Amino acid sequence: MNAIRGVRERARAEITAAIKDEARRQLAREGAARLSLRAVARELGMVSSALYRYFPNRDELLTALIVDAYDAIGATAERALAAADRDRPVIRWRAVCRAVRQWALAHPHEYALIHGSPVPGYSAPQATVAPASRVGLALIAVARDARAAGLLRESAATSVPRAVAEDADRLTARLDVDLPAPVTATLVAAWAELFGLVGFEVFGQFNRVVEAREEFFDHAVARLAEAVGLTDGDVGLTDGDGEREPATPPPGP
Amino acid sequence: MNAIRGVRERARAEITAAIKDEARRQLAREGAARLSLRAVARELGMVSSALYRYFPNRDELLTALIVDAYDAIGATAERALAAADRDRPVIRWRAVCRAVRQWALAHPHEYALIHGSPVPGYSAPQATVAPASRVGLALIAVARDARAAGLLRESAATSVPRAVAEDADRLTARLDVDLPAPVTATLVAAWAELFGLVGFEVFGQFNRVVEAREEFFDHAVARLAEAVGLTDGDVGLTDGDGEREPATPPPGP
DNA sequence: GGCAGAACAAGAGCAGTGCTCTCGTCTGTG
DNA sequence: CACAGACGAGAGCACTGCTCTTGTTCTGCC
Repeated sequence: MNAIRGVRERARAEITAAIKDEARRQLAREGAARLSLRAVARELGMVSSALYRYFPNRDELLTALIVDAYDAIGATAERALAAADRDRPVIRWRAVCRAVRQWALAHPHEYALIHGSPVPGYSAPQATVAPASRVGLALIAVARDARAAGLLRESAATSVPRAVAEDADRLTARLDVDLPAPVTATLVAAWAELFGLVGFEVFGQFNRVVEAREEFFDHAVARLAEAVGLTDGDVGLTDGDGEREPATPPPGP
Repeated sequence: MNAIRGVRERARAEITAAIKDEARRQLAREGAARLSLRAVARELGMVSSALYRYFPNRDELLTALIVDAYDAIGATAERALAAADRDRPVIRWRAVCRAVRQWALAHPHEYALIHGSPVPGYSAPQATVAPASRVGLALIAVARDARAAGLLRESAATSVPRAVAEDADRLTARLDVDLPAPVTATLVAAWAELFGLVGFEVFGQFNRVVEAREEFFDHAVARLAEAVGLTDGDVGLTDGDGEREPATPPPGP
């Protein structure tokens, strides 16, 4: 409980972080399947068995990386949410979606870890569910704020099957937001669809099909915003570029 | 070239098939990461090295399974396409999407193989691209036939960025179909989004969020059809159930 | 302040993996 | 009939995740 007590704990925290860092580096280089405890230990100058003092097994290390990845992509989305103009929901929506895409393209292996096939026989432990929902919550926040500002057109998806509406209402109740069930349902669908778009691009399914990736993504995402019912005050101009940002500067030759 | 020549070849084909079958069985049981050449060989009563006469390495075996999986899901989609009423594009669209979802739910590990994280360091070989596009082609066929029958409303996505339109036109030219660029672009997006929906359900991302999976999926898919511009002659009734099919009978207690 | 006990690193070892190489055997074909 | 190629078996290599044992270092409590 005293100050000295922190010595070992701090050493432990530092070593744990070092292990995760090195693991993340190997993950980025080789992918999850090739991540080797022994290689991590070797690179850190320790013996493989010592590593088990910090992580009970390989899956646990992977879980830690998964949580970190969820948090990273979630934080990116939240940052984009906070930075974008609150009064222009469509642009805000696009900003969040773009952030997700950018992060995924920059960290394909970590993205694969969280939105690819689940690893071996392992089911995502409880610790991952909260970080996993951050992107979804950011998207919901866009709709919530839009509605509060009267910028949510609710005409779009008028009716929705009863069972779907119940799920939607249960979700909004749990999150304590006030959204009509059709909007919520469309939002959840758009959430999944967003990751469909991103996943196809990251995993190369768009090769030889879509070349103008950025424009295509923006266009698709604008369509999703429209389906959800987001409006930027004036109607119609959902596809133009409000805040042009360099997005991906072309790499120098 | 004579009949006798087939003896060895047939034995080879049979053994190859047996290997793939057993591998598929292990895949379904344990997932791709746990698929072991030695275990396959063991189960088949041969020694591991003998297996290398049929597949040069593990990745090659996986590739074979990937191609098979693409073909299986593609064939399912095509079967649904052929079975559904040609004059009701929305229902046809839904039939194809449902087929994809059903197959994915029935073969989660194989689905993960083709639409999850790409395995180790390996990039999908050329042999996979044709089978991989079969579902997409089925979706395009729905739109193509709908347009031919005058059941494609082209008003929806009117304008599309130039670069996106160029990609779209290049694609339609390559496939030799006649579709307006905005429709093609929306179609490609819907293709990716469909797999976003399916993937989220298969990989458990909808846990504790969406309970009425089937209804939710149908609803989302109807929205996609609408975005593409498909119509069933009469307008509006895109969400009702035309051909009710038992889909997934509830499991007994 | 000293000491029991926990935390830790190191090493050996086990069972498993993908893959290679060698060595007999069988077989279809010139 | 003879021979080249296909084939199966086995040993072996380098690697993996993980466990257990041994010796050392640190830490909180009496």
